[in-house]
Amino acid sequence: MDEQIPELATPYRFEKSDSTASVRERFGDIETATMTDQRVNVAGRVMLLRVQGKVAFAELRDETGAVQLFARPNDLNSFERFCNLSLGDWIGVSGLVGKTRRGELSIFIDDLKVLAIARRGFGDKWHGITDVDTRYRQRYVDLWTSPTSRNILSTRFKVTSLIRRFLEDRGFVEVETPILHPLAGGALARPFKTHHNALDMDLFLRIAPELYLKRLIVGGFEKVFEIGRVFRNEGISPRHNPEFTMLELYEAYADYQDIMLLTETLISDIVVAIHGSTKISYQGEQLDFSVPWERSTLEELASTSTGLEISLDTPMEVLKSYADQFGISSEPGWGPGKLVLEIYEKTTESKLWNPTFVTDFPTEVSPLSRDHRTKPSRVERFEAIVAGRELANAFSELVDPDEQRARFKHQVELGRQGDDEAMSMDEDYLRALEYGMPPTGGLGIGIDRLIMLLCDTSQIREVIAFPVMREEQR
RNA sequence: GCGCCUCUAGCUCAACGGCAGAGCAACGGACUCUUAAUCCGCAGGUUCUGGGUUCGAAUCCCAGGGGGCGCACCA
Repeated sequence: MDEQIPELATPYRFEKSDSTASVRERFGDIETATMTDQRVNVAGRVMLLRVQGKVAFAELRDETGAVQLFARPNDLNSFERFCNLSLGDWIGVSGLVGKTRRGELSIFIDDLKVLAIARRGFGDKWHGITDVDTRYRQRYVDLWTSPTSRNILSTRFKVTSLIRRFLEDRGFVEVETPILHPLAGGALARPFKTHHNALDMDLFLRIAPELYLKRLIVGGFEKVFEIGRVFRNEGISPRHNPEFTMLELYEAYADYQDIMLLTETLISDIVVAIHGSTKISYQGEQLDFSVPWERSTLEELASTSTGLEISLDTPMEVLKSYADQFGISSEPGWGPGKLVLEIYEKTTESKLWNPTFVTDFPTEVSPLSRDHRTKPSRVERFEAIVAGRELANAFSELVDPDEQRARFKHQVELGRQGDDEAMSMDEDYLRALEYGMPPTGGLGIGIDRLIMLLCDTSQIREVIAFPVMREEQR
């Protein structure tokens, strides 16, 4: 079936019996300088080749690892071809497993099929490619030449799978909501704009799935989540890619305290699944994800950190003078809530190392969160801060359409004053709330940031297979 | 968007005002148990681009482009 008659033709399929890892697992223990009678078929890329006259060695690498191939002209008719392989060629081989005199587990091959040739070289076999630009543009090479790149991405893909399993085990349903939005709502950010020709209508790439997920709650789905790409038209930096992945989930009948429990359990479970412990090292320091995480209000944390009394009840003039003191240039529309938030972000957030729930944000800066049940001017909202950065944002959802309308109005006013990240009035969302939304807790987690923590990298582009790059100059 | 750094062979890097080089890869050859195999040979360049200074520029200066880092914005 898969005979190779024409010289340049390569087969359409190859029947693998083993991965390199399963060869290692099955035969790793055999004695040095012995042969088994066990035949294996493996496939992958030739990453090293050592031809030594009448005997040749190659390192065959696949998704799971690598194994040595051993070839001799007596055993292998196409020995000549084997010796002429290029680094990077894809081959499928068959042979008996044994160990060489030096104790290296090897496949003593008697059949070779060239599955694909590498017309381009793989770079320095020791250094691989280190040019960062080339690495990201040509990930397909980078994944073969830098093991950490492969590990990071494979961790990433594993984590999203773990999240799905965790949430599905708890009765959450994975849903999909629109990416093309007539209004870019659900977060404070500048959107990408696009256009639908047939409808002659401007659309925005979503900056958050939030408002549609909550419409699903109104529609009767009680526990929903979406892991999806969101798009924000902002600068690119080591921590920002214009498209990134968010997990958002909404649970009817839950409040932000319930969501806090869910969040710390979810994250610490993932940390344990990946690292085998709740304690991991990040950028040279230890992070401890063991539950329960610290819980403190934003005002308490800001006050402790600055040694000043920072609260919504602090007189405006005093807050403004503190802001000045910390180099924050306050703007006309800012009330006490915005000032307190800015002071907290400037002075406190980056100092919070171990996972901390920062709670009870000012209503003024939380247009979609429900008023705190006992504290006026505050909402039932928390952010989870890890290693000085926001990992999660969550709240008891605002379900009152009148209050939501008032919050949107305030946003529209901010927009009029020049805040180009302010939200718009979303009449359809308000209509949904008017039909009645049950008490609901919601959560958003930046998946890329989570992977950065798990993989001990400070570069968001390391955790994205194909980060946004400027157009390549040719 | 602003500041600083950087760009040399396919890859990793030298040369830092005086003839552009090495290792790996490629190509030709030797080699029957290697481990980044080794050895011999051969080839490889608009030194990111364009100006300028200089007897002479990869090197110094200016402008542009790519990339990195920091700041700002944000998740």
